Amino acid sequence: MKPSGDAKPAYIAVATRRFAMDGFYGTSLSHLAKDSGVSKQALLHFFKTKEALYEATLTALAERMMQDLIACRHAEPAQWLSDYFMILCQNARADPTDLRLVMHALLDSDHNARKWPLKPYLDKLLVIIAHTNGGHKMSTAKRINWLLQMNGMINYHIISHTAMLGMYGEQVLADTFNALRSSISAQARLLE
Amino acid sequence: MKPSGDAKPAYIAVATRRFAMDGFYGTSLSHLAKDSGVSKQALLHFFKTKEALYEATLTALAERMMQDLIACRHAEPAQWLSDYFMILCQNARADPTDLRLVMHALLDSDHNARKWPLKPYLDKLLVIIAHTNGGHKMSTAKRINWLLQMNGMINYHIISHTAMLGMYGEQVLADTFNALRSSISAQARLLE
DNA sequence: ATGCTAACTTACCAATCGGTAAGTGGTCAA
DNA sequence: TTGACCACTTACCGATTGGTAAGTTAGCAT
Repeated sequence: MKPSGDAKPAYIAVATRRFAMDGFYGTSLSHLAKDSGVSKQALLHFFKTKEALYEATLTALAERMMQDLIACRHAEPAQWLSDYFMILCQNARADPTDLRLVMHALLDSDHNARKWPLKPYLDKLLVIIAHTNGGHKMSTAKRINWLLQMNGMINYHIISHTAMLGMYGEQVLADTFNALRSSISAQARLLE
Repeated sequence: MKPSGDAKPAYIAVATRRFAMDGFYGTSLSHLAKDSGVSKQALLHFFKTKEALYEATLTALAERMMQDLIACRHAEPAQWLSDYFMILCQNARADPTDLRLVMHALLDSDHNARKWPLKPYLDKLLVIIAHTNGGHKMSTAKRINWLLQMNGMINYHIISHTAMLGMYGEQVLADTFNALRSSISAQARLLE
């Protein structure tokens, strides 16, 4: 057809949703092709293997997260982080796709020696943490711990949402989400 | 051969490790059979389907976690929780299998309407929280939030360990683990 | 008009998937 | 001794997997 503009981003978008839902092994090229409305070989034309497609989605994920972080830049680094994680939390609740993909990738990373595309994003976060009043006197390990704690509570909250919903009902879960926002604020306040 | 004692627990133990590593879709019956040293149909003799075997591993997981919780019972509920999560954290670092399985199960729970076997365990934890000085004046939502926060930071820490190790090296990661233990203590202190 | 290339498609492949059917051999109660 | 039963095994199944090979079609520079 056209030798023109890439259809790649569209394929990656479809793959992102599928990989986020079902993980790498739970997703097949045929499913991705059907979702994209093309034949399986169309995908293999752009991405040589399923693995390559997966890596492309992770790279795109990393870029997206970095952009989101930059987007809410703030002169005060502690405020920047507070704003960012609050927004991340809101977005993830509306659409948990990205955080699910992160979790799947983390679980995969054991038997997969692939380089981790999220490193620049994490490094950027660590630099911002280091520029806060509370963070500049922390050791690197403590900064990482702060980050893992913040990410951990948000991601775990989002990922377990479906299960918790089934167990404790809609009303309680809505309140729990509000409590999470308070906790995010509290965690951010540690850096002031 | 013998109509004697069950080989089931051994099969479940093997399945636990595999499912924890590779998830439901990443694990095949043939792999499980090879790991167990029997034919694939030996497994299907005890568990009618792969799904049934998976559910059996999740049930066993739930029982194990409940037992671990009961095992470190303490008169003071806040101390009980503090001890429990500290031990959980230590164990998970030595062998992340169980927490990985929990994460996989959580990620699966979206398109899987199966009943959640960990509910009794979570309920038990919530009751203990409710008996602490700090917890008894909390709403249910806040207790759940406390729990998700505690579980979240531990699980996320453990699951991301491999990736973080690759990014930031062994030395920093050891210190980060110490920082995690401090954070667990701090989180537990909120209930005193 | 022609040839090159990008973006596909149809056809096909061996390997593996979860699962069924039909034994096989040992143990034990009668 | 027999026959029921349990814990398997070998043999096999159709469906699906990731991937290859060989076209086909459309646009574009020459």
